[in-house]
Amino acid sequence: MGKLATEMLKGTLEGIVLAILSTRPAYGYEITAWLRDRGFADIAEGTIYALLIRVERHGLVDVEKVPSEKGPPRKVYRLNADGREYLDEFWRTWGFLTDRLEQLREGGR
Amino acid sequence: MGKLATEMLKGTLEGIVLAILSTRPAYGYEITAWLRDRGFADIAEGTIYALLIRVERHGLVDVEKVPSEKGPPRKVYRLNADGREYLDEFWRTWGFLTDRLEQLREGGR
DNA sequence: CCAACTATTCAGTGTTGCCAAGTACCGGTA
DNA sequence: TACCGGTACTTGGCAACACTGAATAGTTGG
Repeated sequence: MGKLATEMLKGTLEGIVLAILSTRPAYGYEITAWLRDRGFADIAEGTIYALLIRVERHGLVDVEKVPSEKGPPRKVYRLNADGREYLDEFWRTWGFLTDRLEQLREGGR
Repeated sequence: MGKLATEMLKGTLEGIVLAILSTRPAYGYEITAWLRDRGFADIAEGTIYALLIRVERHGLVDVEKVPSEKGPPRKVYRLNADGREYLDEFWRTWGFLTDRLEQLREGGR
């Protein structure tokens, strides 16, 4: 989607990934593929891995190394209590932002 | 709103300001005040000015220096044709993002 | 004259996502 | 066996953006 989307993703991509993890545990390669399927065609692989390491460092997820049948071991991430709290906060902030922008968008016509 | 909002604003703040400018010309100080009124309480002054200089450099706005009755001259920004096009693109990207997040939000309950 | 408000600029910082390359493990095929 | 493609993760360097804090400057009122 281009450079515009890149900047817009900053801050939201983290929420997106945490939201995915809130429905089920997952690992990096899986998440990347999932996102590509849903239209986030050009999200760089490295981005997701870096993001996962970051949220782990922030203590929002727990990690478990699981052997794979078809490659190196997977790092499976699971949202923990702190992560859920953070995700709630994310949705609140997101809601605030969408409200403002919705008003602006309507005002603009 | 804290650090979360700061990151989420990246990329969208530009759209917000351009959306404001699409309804009428305005200058930095005015825009900052307007945003503060609408709940963007802690947007730094310097941020808006830097953003305005950026969009000017990108050729999305035209500028006119207008004397003020109560202070130094104002730099009044006006959205031009390229700016409108860019704003359209912004709304498309924003729409895409809100759609995905809405789905995720619903899926998360 | 100085304090307060109006109005803009600028240098330095941290966070984020992107890019590109590299490592490593596995199965199938020539 | 040797190689290739798919799986899976890591890393270093880069650019863009918003924030911080301080500086500059014009105007009005006490």
